[in-house]
Amino acid sequence: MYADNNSAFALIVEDHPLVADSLIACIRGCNPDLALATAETLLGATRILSVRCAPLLIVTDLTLTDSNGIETVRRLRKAAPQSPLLVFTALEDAAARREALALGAVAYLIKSASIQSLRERIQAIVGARSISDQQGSRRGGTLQDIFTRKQLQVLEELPAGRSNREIAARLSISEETVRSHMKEILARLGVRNRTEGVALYLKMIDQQRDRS
Amino acid sequence: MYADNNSAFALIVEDHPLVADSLIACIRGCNPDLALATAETLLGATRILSVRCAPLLIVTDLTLTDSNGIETVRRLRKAAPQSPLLVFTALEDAAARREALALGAVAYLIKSASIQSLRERIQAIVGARSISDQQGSRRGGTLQDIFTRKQLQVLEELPAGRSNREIAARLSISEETVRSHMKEILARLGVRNRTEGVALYLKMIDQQRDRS
DNA sequence: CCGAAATTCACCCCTCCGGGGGATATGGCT
DNA sequence: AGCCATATCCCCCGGAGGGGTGAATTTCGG
Repeated sequence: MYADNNSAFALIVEDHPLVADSLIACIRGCNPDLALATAETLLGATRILSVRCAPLLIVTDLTLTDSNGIETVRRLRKAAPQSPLLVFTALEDAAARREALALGAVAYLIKSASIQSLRERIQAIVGARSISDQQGSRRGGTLQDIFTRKQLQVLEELPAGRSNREIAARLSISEETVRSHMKEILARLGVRNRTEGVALYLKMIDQQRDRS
Repeated sequence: MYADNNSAFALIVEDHPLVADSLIACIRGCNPDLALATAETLLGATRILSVRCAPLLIVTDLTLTDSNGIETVRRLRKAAPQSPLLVFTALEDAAARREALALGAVAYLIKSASIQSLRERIQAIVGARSISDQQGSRRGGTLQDIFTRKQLQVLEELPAGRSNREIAARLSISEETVRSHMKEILARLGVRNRTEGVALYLKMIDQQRDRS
C-alpha cells in the first residue's frame, strides 16, 4: 500500500517558522517515514484534525495568534483526545505546566531546554506507536462542511490535473483567484502540494461515499 | 466502463462530432465486427490507451482542444507505439505531414480528400490485421504489467505528495533519476502532470482491488 | 551471446506551483 | 455598526515540475 495520508502523521502547531522547522527536522530525524502536517494557528490545527484521523503526535506552542496559554491545550485535547500532546513553549509557567499535564498533555517542554530532551520525548512517542496501530477516530467533517462552494468547485477540477489557469478558464474567474482558493484548500487539508491534496480529496470522497 | 479491456478495437480521436461520425461509419464499413472507442481530446485518448490494449488502428485529428499539430502525433505515438496511426486533418501542411510520417504515422490524409482514399487506407490496416493476431502490446490492465519495478516504487510515493527530491532520498537514487522515471510514468499514464497522475493511479489501484 | 529493455544520471529551458505579502467588496451574524 | 468569512484580484519570488535529449550501465529473454 502507499503511504496513507489519512493514517500516520504528526501535527505541529507553531506560529514561529524557525521553531516549526526545527520541530520538523526533529521529528523527521526520529521517524523519516512519518508524514507531517503543520498549522500556524489553532484554527488551522482544528481544521486539520477535523479532516484527518488522529495524529500519532501533536507538538504545540502555547501562544498562537488565535489562542493563548492553557486554552490552546484544552482545545487541542478536545479536538484530538487520543493523540499524545506535547507542549513546547517559550516560557516556563508552573501553573500552565500543571494544568497542561492535568488536561492530558504528555509533556511540557521549554524551548530553551536541550534539543536532546525534546528528541527523546518525540522518539518515545513516535517510536513507540507503530504505523500499524491505527484505528479509531474517523473523525469526519464532510467535504461540504470543510470547504466553501468555490473551493469545492476548484477541488473538483484537481483530479483532471488541470492547471490553475485552466481551472480559472473553466470557472470564469481569474487565475489569481484560483491561486487564492488553492492556498486555502491546501491549508485546510493540511497538505503541502496539490498532489497530496488530490490524493486526500479522493480518499475523502471515497469515505463519504462508503458512509452513505 | 468498457465491457472488455482486451478485445480488438479502433480508436478515433476527433473533437468534431460530424467528422467523428463519418469516421465511425467508414470504419464500420470496413470491419463491422470491430469495436470502436472515441475521444474528443488527447487526454481522453491517452486515458483509453492507458487502460485498454493497443488499438488495431488510431485515426486522429491534429487540432484538438488540448493539443495541437505535430504534438498530437508525438503523444499518441508515445502512448501507443504499436498501433498504426492515421492522421486525418483539415489543413494540408507539408512540414506537419513530414514530421508525422517521421514519427511513424502510417498516413497523413486531408479531410477534403476523397472518402475513397480514406476508406482504402483504413481497409488496408483493419482488413490486414485480423482480430486473431493480437499480441505484443499488453497494456491491458494491471499496474504490474504497465510499469517497471522502479516505476512502481516511485508511484507509491506520489499519494504522499512527496517531491522528486524526497522520493530520491527514500529510494536512495539521484533526483535526476526520479525525474526520468517520472517522465516515463506520466507518459505511460497518458497524463500531463503528477496531480492527474496520482488521481489515475489511485483509480487503477481501486479497480485492481475490486477485481480481486 | 546479442539486443532490447530497464535503470541510472546529466544538462538545458521554461512553465507552473506554492508561499509571502497585500487590496477590495460583499454579505451574514451579532 | 462592527466583525468575520468569503470571493475576487494583484505582485513578487524561489523552487519544483516537466519536456527534450543524450548516454552509460545493468538485466534479462530469445
